[in-house]
Amino acid sequence: MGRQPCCDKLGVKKGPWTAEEDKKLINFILTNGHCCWRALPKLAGLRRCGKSCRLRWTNYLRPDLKRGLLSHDEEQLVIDLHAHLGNKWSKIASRLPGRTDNEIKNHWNTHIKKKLLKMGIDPMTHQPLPQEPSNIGNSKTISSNPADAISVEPKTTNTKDVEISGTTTEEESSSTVTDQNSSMDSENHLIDNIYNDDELFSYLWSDETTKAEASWSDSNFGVGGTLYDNNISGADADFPIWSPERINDEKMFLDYCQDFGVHDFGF
DNA sequence: AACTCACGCAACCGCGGGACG
DNA sequence: TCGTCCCGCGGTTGCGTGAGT
Repeated sequence: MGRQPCCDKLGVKKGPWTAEEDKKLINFILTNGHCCWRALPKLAGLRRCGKSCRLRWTNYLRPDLKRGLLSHDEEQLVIDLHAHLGNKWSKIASRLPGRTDNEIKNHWNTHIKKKLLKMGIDPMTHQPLPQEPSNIGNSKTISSNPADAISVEPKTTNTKDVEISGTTTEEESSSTVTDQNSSMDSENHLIDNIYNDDELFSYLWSDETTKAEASWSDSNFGVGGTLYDNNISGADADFPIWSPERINDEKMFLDYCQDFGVHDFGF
């Protein structure tokens, strides 16, 4: 018996996606939605497994993704959420609109983990490392470089015991989004960092503007009737639903894009 | 210029869980 | 209740790239 493989290995392409494949995937999802990932590659004319398509879409092609490095505020939020949730990257990602679990996971492993270790904080427990007792404190900001400074709330509860509801708690609000000015700065910083392979994306989305508009105003659109019906992984819980009603004119759509930090998609 | 090494990120893999018949 | 299918998650891998020598 055993589990059926997600796709027959023969004839299924692996490895990096080409611009052509991206375009096919975008094209298909914009016109049909993603009714069934397993069937999608065949229908879209892709020699990929459905899983690979889903990953590519959710981690890279989704138009609501923010691009570029995580801002200081976002990083801080990730640390706070990780202290509460542990390695529940998808849950953490759901609190950061436009960010994917994969992106956050990578950022954690490559940047934040190191920063915390450097600061004498155990990245897993969020407690001071035993060999550096001088670091013990309730809340601290330690860094030789002010720009890198991260305040850390020592974790007092077991991650397994804490279940956070869909709404942002008071504690989180106060510990993460400290002031509007810093948010604005980070937003500007974000815009600066956002995504520099503009050419590729404007190519990928070049034909999609008109198609997308047609699709969004088309009752025939997708299974759920919306581009993001209810099945976008990660950030879906906190996201408003994209629907033809909401995005039936260009201005609204652009506003919408901006709300999610999509500043350059060739639209 | 050529080589090595370290780093960061995209993509893959395997498993768990929910939905459904 | 059980088996199957599919989706999504978390851990891991491997490749591209830039820095250092």
